[in-house]
Amino acid sequence: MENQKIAHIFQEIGDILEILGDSRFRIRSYHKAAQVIHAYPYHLRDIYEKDPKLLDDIPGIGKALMEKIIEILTTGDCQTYLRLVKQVKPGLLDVLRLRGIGPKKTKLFYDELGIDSVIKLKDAARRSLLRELPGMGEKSEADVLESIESYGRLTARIPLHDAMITAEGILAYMHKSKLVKKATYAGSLRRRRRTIGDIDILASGPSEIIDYFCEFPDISYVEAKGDTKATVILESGVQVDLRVVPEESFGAALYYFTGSKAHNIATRKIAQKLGLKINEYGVFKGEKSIAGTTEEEIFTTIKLPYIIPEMREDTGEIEFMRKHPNYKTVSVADIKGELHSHTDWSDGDSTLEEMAAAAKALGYEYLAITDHSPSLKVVHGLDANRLEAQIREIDKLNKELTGLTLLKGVEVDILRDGSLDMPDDVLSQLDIVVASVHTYFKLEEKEQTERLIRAIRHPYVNILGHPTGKLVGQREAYDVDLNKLMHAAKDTGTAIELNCNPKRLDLDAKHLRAARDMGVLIALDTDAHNTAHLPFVKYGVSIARRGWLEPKNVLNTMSLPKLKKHLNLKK
DNA sequence: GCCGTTTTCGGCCCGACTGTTTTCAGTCG
Ligand SMILES: Nc1nc2c(ncn2[C@H]2C[C@H](O)[C@@H](COP(=O)(O)OP(=O)(O)OP(=O)(O)O)O2)c(=O)[nH]1
Ligand SMILES: [Mg+2]
Ligand SMILES: [Mg+2]
Ligand SMILES: [Zn+2]
Repeated sequence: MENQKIAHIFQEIGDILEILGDSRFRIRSYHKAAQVIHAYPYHLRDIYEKDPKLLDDIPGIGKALMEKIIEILTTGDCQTYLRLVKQVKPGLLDVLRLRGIGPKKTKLFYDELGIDSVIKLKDAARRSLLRELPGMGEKSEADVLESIESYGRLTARIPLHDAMITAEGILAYMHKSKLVKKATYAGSLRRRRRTIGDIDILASGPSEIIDYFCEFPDISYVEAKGDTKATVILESGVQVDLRVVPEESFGAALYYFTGSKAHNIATRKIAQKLGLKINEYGVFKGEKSIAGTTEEEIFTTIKLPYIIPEMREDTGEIEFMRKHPNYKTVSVADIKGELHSHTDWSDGDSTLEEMAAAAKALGYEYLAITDHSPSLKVVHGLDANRLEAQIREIDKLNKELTGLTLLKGVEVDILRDGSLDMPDDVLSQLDIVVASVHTYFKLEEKEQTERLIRAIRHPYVNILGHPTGKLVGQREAYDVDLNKLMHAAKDTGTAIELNCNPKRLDLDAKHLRAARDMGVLIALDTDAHNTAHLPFVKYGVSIARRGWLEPKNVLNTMSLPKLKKHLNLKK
C-alpha cells in the first residue's frame, strides 16, 4: 500500500511537470520510477530498513528519487510534490486525462484562457473560443468537445476473458478476408494482463485490410484510419487498434505490438548499443534489415533468449533470462488436477458425477470437491452432517472411477476472528481444506492480516483461498499485508491460492514473484461452480507465468501421490 | 532524473495519424 502511495506521488509529479513544460526526459524518469515501484514485489520500507542504499540499486531509481522515497517513508510527505501541487490546479490533471489532449494543449488552454477544469473547457469549446488559439481550428475544437462527451462512454479496463472473446470474434472476421495473410492479437491481451485497456490486433497483407476491418459490424465509429493502422470504438465502448504490416515484418510487428512499452524501450536500447535499430518492421543494421519475420529472430539478433509475452514488462526479465536462458515457466500441460471446486451440494450447478467426468476429460489425475461451509447460508453451505454424507458419497464414487481420484474437501469460511466454520474432527476426515474469507472485508489491515494468518496456521488448512478478495471492476483487495501472509504460509507449508476465475485472478505478478522468491507454493484453483469453469485454469496459468512461476512453484502440478504426501505433512 | 563492457557528460525508442501547417507539432501506439 505504501509502495502504491509512492508510485502515485511520482506519477503525479511527472504529470504536473508535463503541464509545466519541464524536460521530457526528467518526466520520463518520474513516470518510469512510478511504474517500477507499482510493480515492485517488496515493501520499499523493508528495503529501506535493511539498508537505505539498496533503494538506489532498483533500476530506474537514482540518488534523487531514492532521497524522495526516504523522505516519504520517514516524514509521510514529499516537499517537491507539495510544492508542485500548489502550482497546478487539480482540474488540469483531469483535462490532461482526456483523449487527444496532452500536456501541451492543457497548458495552452490554461495559459491563454485560464481553463483549469473539464467543465470550463467544455464551456470554452461551446463558445468557439478554442479555435482562435495557435495550432487549433474548427475541427480540433470539435474534437475537444467530442472527447469530453465520449469520456463517460468509453469502457474502463475489461477482464482478460471478456477481451479474449471479443478478440476471437474480430479475428474470425479478419480471417474471412482473402487479403489477410496472418492475423493475431497482441498488446496486453497477448501478455495476459488481468485487465485489458484496449484490444490490439495485428495483421499482415496489403493496406486494403484496413478498409475491410473498418466494416466490422460491431464498430460504433472509426476514430483514426491510415495506410498502416486504424483505431475504432466498438458498440460496447471497447477500443480496438489494428496494425497492418507486410508479411516479412510480421515477427517484428508482433514483437512491437505485444509490448510492453517499457520492455520495447529496454530492448531497443540494447539494440542501439549493438549498433542496431529495432522498429515494427524489423531489426536494421544501417539501412539493411537483418530480422523481422519471426519474434525468435529478433531476440537472436540482440543476443537474448526468447522471452515469453507474459514476462515482457521490463521488471527484470531481460537480465534474468540472460542468466537463465533455458528457464521454463509453468504451462497448462503441467497442471495435474483441480483443488477447489463446487457442486450442486452447495451453490454449484453441476453434480459430483458431472464434475468428475469433466475433470477426467481434461486429463486430470485428481479433483478436489470443496463445497461451502454452513455459515454461508445463501450458498447452502454444508453442515457437518451433510459434509460427512458427501464424504461417504465421494468414497463410493471413487470406487467406480478410473483414472481420476476425487479428493474430499471443503471451502471452509474464515470467521471474523480467524477461526474456522467447521469443527476439527470433521476437517480431520478430509483430504484437503481450502479456507477463505466471505465476510468482514472491511477490517483494518492489522486485524485482517492477523485473522488470515490465524487461518493459515490452522493445522488442517492446506490452501488460503482467494487471498485478496479482488473482483475486477467491483471490489478492491481487502486491506491485508500479503508479504506477512506469505511468511506464515512458508512457515506452515500452506499454499496460497491464485483464484483462476477471470473475475478474480486476485494475485498479480508482483505477489507471485514474492511467493516464488520465498518458496511459497501457489495453488492454481478455478473455484469452478460448474463443469464449464474448469478450463479457466488457463487464465491462472497465464498470470502465474507473468509471475515467473515454474511448475515446482505450483501445488497442483504435483502428481497425486506427491500431492497426498504434501497435504499430510502439515497435520 | 537516470545511466555507463567505448562514456560520470550527454545522450535518452521509434514511428503513424491528424489538423493546421507551408513544413510540423501534438498525441498516441
Ligand atoms: N516502442 C514503443 N511501443 C509502444 C509504445 N506505446 C505502445 N507501444 C506498443 C507496446 C504496447 O503493448 C502496444 C499496444 O499499446 P497499448 O497502448 O494498447 O498498450 P497495452 O496493450 O500494452 O496495454 P493496455 O491494456 O491496452 O493499456 O504498442 C511506445 O511508446 N513505444
Ligand atoms: Mg492494448
Ligand atoms: Mg492499443
Ligand atoms: Zn469457492
